[in-house]
Amino acid sequence: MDNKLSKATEEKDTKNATLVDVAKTAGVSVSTAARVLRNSGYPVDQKLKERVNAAAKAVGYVPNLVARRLRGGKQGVVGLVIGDMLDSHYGIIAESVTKRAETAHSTFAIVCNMQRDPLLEIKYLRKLLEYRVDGIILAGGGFDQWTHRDALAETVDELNRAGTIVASLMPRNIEVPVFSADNEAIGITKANFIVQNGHTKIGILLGPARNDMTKQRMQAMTSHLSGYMVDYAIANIDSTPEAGALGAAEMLARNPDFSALICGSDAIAFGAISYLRGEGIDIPGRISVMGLGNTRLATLCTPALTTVEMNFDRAGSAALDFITSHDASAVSMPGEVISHSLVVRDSFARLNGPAEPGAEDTQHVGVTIS
Amino acid sequence: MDNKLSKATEEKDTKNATLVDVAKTAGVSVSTAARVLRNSGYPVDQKLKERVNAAAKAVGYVPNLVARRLRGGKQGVVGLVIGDMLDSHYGIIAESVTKRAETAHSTFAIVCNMQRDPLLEIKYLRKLLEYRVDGIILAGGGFDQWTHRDALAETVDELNRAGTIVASLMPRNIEVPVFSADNEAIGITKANFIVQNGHTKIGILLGPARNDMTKQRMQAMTSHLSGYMVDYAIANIDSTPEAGALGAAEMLARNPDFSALICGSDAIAFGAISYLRGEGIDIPGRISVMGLGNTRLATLCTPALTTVEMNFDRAGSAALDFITSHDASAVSMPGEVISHSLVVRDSFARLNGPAEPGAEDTQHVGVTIS
DNA sequence: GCGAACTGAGACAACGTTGTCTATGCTATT
DNA sequence: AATAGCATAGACAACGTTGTCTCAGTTCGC
Repeated sequence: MDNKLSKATEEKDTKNATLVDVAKTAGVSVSTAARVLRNSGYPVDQKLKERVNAAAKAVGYVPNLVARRLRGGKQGVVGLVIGDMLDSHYGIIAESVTKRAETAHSTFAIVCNMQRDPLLEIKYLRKLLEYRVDGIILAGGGFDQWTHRDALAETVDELNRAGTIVASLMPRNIEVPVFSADNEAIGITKANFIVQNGHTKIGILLGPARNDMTKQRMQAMTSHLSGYMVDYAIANIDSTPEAGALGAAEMLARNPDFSALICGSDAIAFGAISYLRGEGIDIPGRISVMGLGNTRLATLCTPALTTVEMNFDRAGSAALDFITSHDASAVSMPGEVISHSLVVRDSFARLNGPAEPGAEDTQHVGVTIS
Repeated sequence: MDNKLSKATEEKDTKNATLVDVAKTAGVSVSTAARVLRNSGYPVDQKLKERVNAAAKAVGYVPNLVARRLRGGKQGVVGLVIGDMLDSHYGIIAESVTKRAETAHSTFAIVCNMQRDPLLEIKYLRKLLEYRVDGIILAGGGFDQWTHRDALAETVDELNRAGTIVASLMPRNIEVPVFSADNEAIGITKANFIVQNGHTKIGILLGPARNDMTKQRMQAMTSHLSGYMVDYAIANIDSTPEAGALGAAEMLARNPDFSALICGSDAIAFGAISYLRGEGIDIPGRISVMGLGNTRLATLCTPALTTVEMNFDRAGSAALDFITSHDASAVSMPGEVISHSLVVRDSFARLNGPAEPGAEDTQHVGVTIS
């Protein structure tokens, strides 16, 4: 008895007040307190309402979302798992999705950084499952490893069985709705732009070959280019500015006469431009450079990068729509293709053509494709 | 009755199996099933153990951790609220803390992006409170507004009362343990470095004046500089590369003869260097530039930025230590001063001095101060 | 051979919230 | 004036899990 009492008072100090405390303080039943505080349509006497509100404030009541969740219902929280927080590619995804979630879906997005580790991605997913968030947006594509594919598939399956909606912003090797740009179309967009600007000898610096998206873009681009008289050399490197610089150096050493460098990410392009300018090479006068992603780096770069906007805000919004609109018993849905667009800036020039009069200086003049 | 039954079967389809289902299938009590599946030290007959495990697999049992959480205990999850996901200053904090949390504290950090909005910061804090995370690390300093200070203080108070430990990586206007570098010491470090390198005419581009940390650094630096014969001009601008470029332009127009530009962030420094180099100005030959934060931008910059490392990984680690070690009944604790260091790279030169033979090319040669 | 100690399984309450059911007091209608 | 109907508050079960309590069956020691 004594034990129980002391425990009770002890808890009063640390744990926060519950509905029971509020009800007791206000002198009403728990149900009434709940009805007032939940603000449901249920009619409650104005006087009691005030008493309950006052009591809630007095005892410092904070609703326990976990308990609420136990009974079911949406909580207005989605989890977002991104590949690498410092990679601007994922950074812009995190920024787009968190902003969209809050402004357009009155939802809170919590971001998990899987740190390029597929195993950690799964661990985070399990934690999110534990917390019973409404839904999860996967944005960790690019670091898939076959050793963890089954574990990931199983985890996503568990999530679905538990009623957590999962969507992905990138194609993965698992069954999940994908809201992503069409990577093959992007490859073709890039190829067309190269050809239209008269480049016939190009270097291609792509991200790691293990990345499915990279593969899709590359295959589409090269097969499209092969229809024209275009020579190209391809290298797969890490998607970082540092690797981009090294890659550009090697590319230059082996193929000294290419006039355009097509990069698999803005990060690679940034590093490449840094290196090339350091070597005194005029960009885009001597070599035109193109990135991918329209990240922060694209405008930080000098000259500003011509790149591809992948509209992650739209993709994120579509994924959020999917998550909030579908119930646990959602029919499996293939996802949605998000349109992309070419953002033309100063790093890419028409080969041997006359300088365009009044070249676009605007930063977001984009040609929407598909 | 009919209703209830149909509801039950309906739920069977979507919701996942519970312990009750497992127990029923295995023909044991719920307690026994729980004991087997929880793997607690409690002795259970081997035969029953196998039966329960088989049943769990058969019905596809996934533990509902929300229910588990309802009973209390630490969950191994901390929330991190950062100011702006796209600002490299906060990006490096998010990266440092999430990595530290996982590797050194076996804890998961979930990141919330307050999007420069103090009101949103509070909303996120409330969501984290409702989710009952173990602790929260505030890293949204820099966007404080007096209109929301009381609301923030009240929210933090509620958090504490609910047993959620709160720590901050930046000084705020509220009562909370702070794990941060000593901003006055940083100001002095910068001032000393300027003087030691013989610069006597400098420009200073700082972030917004509303930021307390900025103010502290500025006051310490200028009061220290005033002990020497140093002329300086100060401007407060946004902490972005774009503002840095504009700021540098204006600074150059008004004080054409300064030899060093001290910036309040790497972002400002990056933008300033971009602009100055675009104007054909040699960095650091004509103007030396210094940043703050040692973010990704510092090494992306050409030339690489001399900057101040603020050791957010150590600060984050200390904050995580604080959160995990203290219980809800934690004594209020002042926090901890995290040491900073100067990272010398190529963007800052000795004025009128001979070119140092074999200037440091290494990226992380730092002089630890304090 | 009988009681004590022990082993292992089931019953049950509790976590905090919410929806449903019931009970009560009041108004309105015939 | 009496009852039907309505408005509103309280009681209670349920969500799924876990710790504690109880109890039955067994073994061991004296």
